[in-house]
Amino acid sequence: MYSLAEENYIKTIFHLQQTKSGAVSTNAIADSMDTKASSATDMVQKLAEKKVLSYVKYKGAQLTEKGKKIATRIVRKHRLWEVFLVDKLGFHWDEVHEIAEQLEHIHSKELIKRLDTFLGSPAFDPHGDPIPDEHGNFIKTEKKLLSQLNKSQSGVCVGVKESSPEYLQYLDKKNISIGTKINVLGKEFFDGSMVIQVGRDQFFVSKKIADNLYVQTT
Amino acid sequence: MYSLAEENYIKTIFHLQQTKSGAVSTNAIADSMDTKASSATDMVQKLAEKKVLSYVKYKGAQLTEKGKKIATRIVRKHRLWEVFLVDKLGFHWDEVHEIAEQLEHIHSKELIKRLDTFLGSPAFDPHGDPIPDEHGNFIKTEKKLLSQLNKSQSGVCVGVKESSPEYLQYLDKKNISIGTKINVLGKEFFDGSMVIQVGRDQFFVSKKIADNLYVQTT
DNA sequence: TGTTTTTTTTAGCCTAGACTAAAAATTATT
DNA sequence: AATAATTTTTAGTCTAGGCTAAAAAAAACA
Repeated sequence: MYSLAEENYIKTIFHLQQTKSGAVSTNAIADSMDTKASSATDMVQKLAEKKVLSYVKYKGAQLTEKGKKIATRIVRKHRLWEVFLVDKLGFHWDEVHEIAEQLEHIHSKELIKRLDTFLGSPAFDPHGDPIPDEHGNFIKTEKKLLSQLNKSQSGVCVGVKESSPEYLQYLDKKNISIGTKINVLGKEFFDGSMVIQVGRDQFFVSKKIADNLYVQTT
Repeated sequence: MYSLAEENYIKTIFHLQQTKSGAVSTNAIADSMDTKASSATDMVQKLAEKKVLSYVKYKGAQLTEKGKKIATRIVRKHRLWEVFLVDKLGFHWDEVHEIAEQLEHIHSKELIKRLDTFLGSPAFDPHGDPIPDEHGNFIKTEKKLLSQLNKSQSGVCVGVKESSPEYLQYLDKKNISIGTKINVLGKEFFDGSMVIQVGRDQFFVSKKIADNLYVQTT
């Protein structure tokens, strides 16, 4: 059994090594956990002893298979709880992250099994992220960032990269959610901004907006 | 916001002062929490500073109004989650206590509000214990212990005092659950044992069994 | 009432995790 | 290649919550 702190480190390292390849630095860990590098070093050393990750001084950490398994189990719980909060309790997709951060640490294999069944074994969470199955297998989706599309291409929103309330609320205001079709009407190469069409509305989006929305092109 | 340890102490003290009147001793707290009296003393002193309880050296602790409010909020959460686990996830009533012990510490007012609505604002948990409303008000039921009944009296099972899996499984085997009618056919005054009727079955129960079952007499 | 037993508290120590400041290693820059 | 800048680790502290053993108070008993 792993402590709350340990689980949070494992999860963070897992997410960091999804985006960047190679070992993740103690500084990167500390940054994304709002703590100090020295604390991250301590914990990484402890987790290395427990064979959850491999660690080379000054070179960073990398989860072992064991570590990845632990991480995906936490991710699975997090995302299943998010589905519960949205589908069953009627929360909005921008409200569920913090609560799921707490719920993901509840320890009970049976609970998750039953929750999964209760929810109809969903494959994606409310933000479009895939939910690992009980063996830790993800469905990998072919998704691009909206910013990677060009003029007169189109795609369907399948998820968000950034899931801060501010960003999700912006998307809501523009009536963009999972499944929404988006047409790129124009793209400015100077700053990466775009003019897009959503339903009957046409509007301008900055590169920052377009950089955080995943779309599936057909 | 209170830590996990603090919440557990508050809850325990609350339950202890439900049964015994007056201040609860640090030893009693330590016993029912599987810890040492010295640890209980430390925590009680800390909670006294936070005005959660009043504490007189060598005399024991008593929750303040503030403390009781915190406690009933935790009890409310515990019992609502138990209803969720049984009614929605199909757990058996003897399996839910440990999981609810974890879930009761999730912090989110909105979550509990929505969970309550989702469950249809239940008044009792699966063990027959009343669920406090959002203001901390309990429905008080007129319940007796089965052991307090006499020969040829009868009652309806409304809850259990002890909720260990062993005890609950015993009740299951005998087909006793919330709502089951029980007739006392005989009572032995020497050892408090009884012969009772449940449905078409008649059998012997020890005092220990009868001491842990709440019944409502009509 | 004085003495013994039991209960409760205090004092001092331990571990997990966090922090600061200093030291060491690595990377970047002339 | 030598030095400067940055990153990372180490050493030493701190707090929350535990613990043990000893001291102190309360309760029980003679």
